[in-house]
Amino acid sequence: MSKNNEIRSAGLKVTHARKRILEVLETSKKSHLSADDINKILIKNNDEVGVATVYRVLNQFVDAGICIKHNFDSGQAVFELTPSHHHDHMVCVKTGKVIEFEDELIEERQDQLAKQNGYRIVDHSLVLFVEPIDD
Amino acid sequence: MSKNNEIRSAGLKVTHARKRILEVLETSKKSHLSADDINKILIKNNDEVGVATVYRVLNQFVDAGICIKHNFDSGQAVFELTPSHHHDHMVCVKTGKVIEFEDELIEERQDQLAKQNGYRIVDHSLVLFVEPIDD
DNA sequence: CTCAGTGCAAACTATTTGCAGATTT
DNA sequence: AAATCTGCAAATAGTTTGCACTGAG
Repeated sequence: MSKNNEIRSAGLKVTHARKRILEVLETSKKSHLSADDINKILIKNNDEVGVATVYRVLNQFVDAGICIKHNFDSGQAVFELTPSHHHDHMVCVKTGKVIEFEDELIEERQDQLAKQNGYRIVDHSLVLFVEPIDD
Repeated sequence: MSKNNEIRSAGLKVTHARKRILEVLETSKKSHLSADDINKILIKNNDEVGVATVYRVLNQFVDAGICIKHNFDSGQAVFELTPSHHHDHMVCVKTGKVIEFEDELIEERQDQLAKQNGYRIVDHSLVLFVEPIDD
């Protein structure tokens, strides 16, 4: 099964903890989960693996490129499976909802701006904090 | 002097700690300082006020709109005096240098994208992680 | 004089790490 | 069996808070 291969090809052993964490990332309705979210889901599933392991595995997944880590606000980091194409985020300050979007125009402009300053973009983070128009 | 007024008009008493912290923010060559950076500078100036106070005052300054807080990476938050006009940041991953920039085109595009999703932008954060072109 | 502000130490939150025992290959 | 992995608890890092004392208005 491809889940196991994804883990194996990262040079990691295919363990219970890793399979379950990857499973949660793949099947959760929310695409952006904190280590604690994941831990709670595992507990609910009677598959608890301990917070330390959740953090360790998530970091290994990040290193392996299986998922990426965001720091939207000051609180806890959230993780999502590495998306097939790059996108940015809009976070609703009322509901906490996360909306993904991509915009070629903004991407290009960023490259230009970096180049104008003598730099190349390694990574970037764009988060719009928004609220519903009706209030 | 205007520094005292800035503090006073935020409804805060003009204390030694607040004057010194504001002074550091105004005079430091680096425009983005962490609570710890500020604490260290105060110690060097023989004006130590204690970390707790630094954090408390910085948060009060943020609430008062005197400064703003950024979470560039996972580590510590950094503070800068509220800029007269909005700008974004480019952080060099090699040197840690922070470059400010603004781009009307990107700003407009963000508004459009939020509106398309039924939202209004409350705030946003755009950080480009960059490296020098020569390597 | 009164109430806000301060400093210290203890508390907290998010995350990491050491280690002995359990698992994967 | 060898090497990696896990779970626990203890350690860290950054930041916040309770409290008795100090200082600004």
